[in-house]
Amino acid sequence: MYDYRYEPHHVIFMIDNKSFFASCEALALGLNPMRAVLAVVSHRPNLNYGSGLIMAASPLAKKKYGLTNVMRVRDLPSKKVAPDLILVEPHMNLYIKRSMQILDIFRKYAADEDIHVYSIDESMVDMTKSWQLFGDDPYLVARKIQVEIKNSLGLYTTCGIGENPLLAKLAMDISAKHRYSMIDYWHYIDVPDTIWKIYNLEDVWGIGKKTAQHLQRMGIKNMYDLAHTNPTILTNEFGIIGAQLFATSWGVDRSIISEKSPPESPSYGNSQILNYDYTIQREIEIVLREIVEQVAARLRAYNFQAKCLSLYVGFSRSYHGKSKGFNVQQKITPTNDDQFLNCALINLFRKNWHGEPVRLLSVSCSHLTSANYEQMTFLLTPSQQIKKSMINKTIDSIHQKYGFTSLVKASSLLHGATAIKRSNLVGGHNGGDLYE
DNA sequence: TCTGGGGTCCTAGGACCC
DNA sequence: TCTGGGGTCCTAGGACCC
Repeated sequence: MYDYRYEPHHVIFMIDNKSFFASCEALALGLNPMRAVLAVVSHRPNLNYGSGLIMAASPLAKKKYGLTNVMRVRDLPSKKVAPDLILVEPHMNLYIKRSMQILDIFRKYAADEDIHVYSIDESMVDMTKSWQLFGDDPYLVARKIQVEIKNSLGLYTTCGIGENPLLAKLAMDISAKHRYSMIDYWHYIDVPDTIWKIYNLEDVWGIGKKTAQHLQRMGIKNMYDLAHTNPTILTNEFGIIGAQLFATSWGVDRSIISEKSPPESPSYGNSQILNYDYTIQREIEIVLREIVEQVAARLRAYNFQAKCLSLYVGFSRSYHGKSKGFNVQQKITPTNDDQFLNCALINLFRKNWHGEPVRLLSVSCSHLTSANYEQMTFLLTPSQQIKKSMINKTIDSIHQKYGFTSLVKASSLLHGATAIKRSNLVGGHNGGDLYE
C-alpha cells in the first residue's frame, strides 16, 4: 500500500452544476430544472434546422428520450414520440451571469485564492482552512452550499469532496453525480474501493479515447490494472504522462489551489466551421480577416500583444486529398494590431493553401506579452504607429458601446463574409439577452 | 455525426549555436 | 573515423478538457 502520510490532506470541494445550460433555461421558463424535459439547441445562422446541435439536455430529457450532448436536431425523437420535449435557443450571456453569481456564493465560504474556476459550470474550492466555520462535517458544509445555491438561484449542484483536487474531481464525476445526495467524499484510504473499481478507463479525468486504447493494447483494462503496472513501463511508453497516469491510479495529486500557477502557454483564438465549402481565395481571406480582427480586439481588451500567430485550415470532408488540413504558425514582432496580424495571417495562408475546399478556419495568438510597451518597426514612424493604435482602440470602444454591427468593414458585406451574422454569438452560440 | 467553439499541455524533430 | 555533444528555440502535430 502506498504511504499517503506525506501527501496533502486538504478538504477540496469540486462543485459542478447539474445540466447547467438546460437548468438556466428551465428556470427562465419558470420550470424546475429536474422536472423539465428540455434541450438547448444551437443553430448556426442560415443553416437548415436539422443540423442544429444539442448543447445541453435536462436530466429528464436524457433519461426519457435518450438525448445526449452534441446530438443533432435531425436525430431527435419526433413531436409525436416526445410531445413534452421543449427546445430552446442558448443564451450564453445568461449562463455567464449565473456562473458569476455562483462564484459570489463560493466567496462567502472561502478566500479568493482558495477558489479555482475550472469552467463555466465547475469550480474547485479549497475548504481546508474554512470548512469548520460552517458546520461539523464537510458533508454538511457541502449540503449548506448546495442549499444556498438552490434557494437563491434555483440551480442544483453536485459536490465531490476529496483530500486533493484529483480525488474531489473523481468523487464528483464518478460518484456524486449519480447519488441522490449529489455529494460524495473520497479519501486516500478509499482508493482501492473507489478509483480501483473504475472499470472504464475513459471515465477518468485525463484519460481519453486514444490513451485508453493505448493502455488496452498494453493489457491494462481498468484502473486496478493501471495501479498495478510497473511505473517504469508506463514512463517508457508515455513519458511524463505515464507517471501522471500512475499517480492518478493511486489518487495522488500534489497541487495546492492557492499556489496555482498561471498557464505556461496562454493563448487567444477564434475559429469557425463555415456554412459551406469555400473555394474562392478572396472569400476565405475575408473570413480570415474577420476572425483575426476578433482575436486582435480580445488581445487589446486584455492589454496583450502576441509574439506568435497560428492558423489552422481544415478542408472539406468531401475533399479526399492527402491531408485533412494544415496547421501552421509563425513568430511575429509583438503586436495586437489588426493590419499587422492580418498581413502575417494572409501570408501564412497563401504560402500553404493550394486551392483545397475549406470548411474550418481557426486563428490563434500565443506567446503573449504585455502591451504596455510597443516594439518599434522599420515600416512605420513612431507617430504613425501611435495613430494606428489609437484607431484600433477607438473602433474597439465603439464596438463595445454600440455593438459590433454599428461599425464594420465594407468587406463584411461581401458574399462569404460571416462576421455580421455571427456578431451576436458568444463562444459560437447565441448570446441572447438576460431576461432581466 | 457532413461538421460547435475555446482552451492547455506534451513530444519530436530540425535549425542553429558554441 | 563507424562523422562530438549539449543546449535553446522553433514548428507541427497529437491528446485532453469543458
